[in-house]
Amino acid sequence: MATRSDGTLAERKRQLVAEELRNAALMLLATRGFDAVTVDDIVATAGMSRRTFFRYFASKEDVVVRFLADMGTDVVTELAARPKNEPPSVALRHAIWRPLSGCADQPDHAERSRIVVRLILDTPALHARWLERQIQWRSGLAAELAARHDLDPSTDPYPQMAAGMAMLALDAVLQQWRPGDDEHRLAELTDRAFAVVAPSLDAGADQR
Amino acid sequence: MATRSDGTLAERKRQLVAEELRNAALMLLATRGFDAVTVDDIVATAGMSRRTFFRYFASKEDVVVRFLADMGTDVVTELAARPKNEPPSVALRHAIWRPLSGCADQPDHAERSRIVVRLILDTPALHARWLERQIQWRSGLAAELAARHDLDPSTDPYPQMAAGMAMLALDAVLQQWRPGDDEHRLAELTDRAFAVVAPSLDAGADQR
DNA sequence: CTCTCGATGGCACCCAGTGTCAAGCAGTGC
DNA sequence: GCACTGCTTGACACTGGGTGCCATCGAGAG
Repeated sequence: MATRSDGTLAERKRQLVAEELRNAALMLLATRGFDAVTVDDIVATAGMSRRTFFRYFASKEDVVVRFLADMGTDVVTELAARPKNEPPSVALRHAIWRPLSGCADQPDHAERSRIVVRLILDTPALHARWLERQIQWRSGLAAELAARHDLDPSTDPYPQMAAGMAMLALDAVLQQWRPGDDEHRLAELTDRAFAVVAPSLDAGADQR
Repeated sequence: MATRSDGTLAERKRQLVAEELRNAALMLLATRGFDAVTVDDIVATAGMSRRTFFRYFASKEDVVVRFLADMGTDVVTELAARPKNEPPSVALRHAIWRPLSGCADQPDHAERSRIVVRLILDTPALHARWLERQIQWRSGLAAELAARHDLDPSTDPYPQMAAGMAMLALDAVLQQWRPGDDEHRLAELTDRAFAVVAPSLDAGADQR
């Protein structure tokens, strides 16, 4: 198996190349905007060929959106790990918090994340991709919720909608994320967002 | 002004061309799938030039998503027209119902709409566009809600999230739309979806 | 030393989308 | 009938994203 994350030398070299590409891309995109940067620009500053770029990233959008993918699985596994008797609003709050805490752990890492989030939210093409990802997370969360509360997701709208409400909360937090906000501030925003959807989250799970 | 919907002869001719293009596109897309159809295919069956296609539609996706645009404004104006003392869950339910009733008025029109909805929901690229549209509607609804309840949308997450919950309900309805469902059935699905989010919708508006 | 395997670069190609220009074809005034 | 105007159309060239294919290079394995 040469597919382990800390595996062979070749594997580490691959990751190094990917990171180089990603850094060049994010730097250019954040300063010039999405449409004003071509893939040729990116590979030029990274010192590689156009073809290589597309071996590492499926599309220009993919560079930006990629690191969101793993966050999604984190969210779902976190929900699965929460105690079964926890009300949905609390369990989902913890699940959604997972990627947020990951963003905000180190101050410089946080600022970089915030810039990427801004880029995504302000660029229609990226925003669309982000929403697509969200849909996948939502399905994962919905399946987990349905299992938790023993509901049939094909007839009961609750699981999908509850998962969607959690995503709305996440969106609200990201939207309100201001420069310099520390982890405590993010937690506060998260609490406020979940306070809005909690009534439906918890009422919907009980009366079924 | 030559921009009225039933205006000049030239205007009607334009609409005729657009409809021809749209019909050809929808027929091909629905049968072969989105990626398997090129713009050249579409213009070939419609008997026009490639360039003409892009004069009527901004992109291949646009053909499918276009007719959703007007629905958005309908939703917002409907919400604005609802009595001010109506609870948010009721007002929003009526707003969201607007495009749904439009889809389901004539049986054949309904079936055509349903197929397009399926196409959108099953094609990632189209789904992303659809979500982008939704974001715009959501902003419109949020602004209207903020005005209704005298809230500050820049600090209070309620308006955006309430609008988002209405969209979740719409999504849930479309997702569950089965072949042959009549208007009554759609109304039932809508009621069930709104029953899930109503607690948060109405609680959030009061306690502020 | 050679053989293999993975990574790379270069090239041709497809397709979406845009700018530009030369028609075609109303309607309008002379 | 004729010229002028405005709108629509088609043709062509061009940019840019994305893919398939093949030649090459370097790192081990035998």
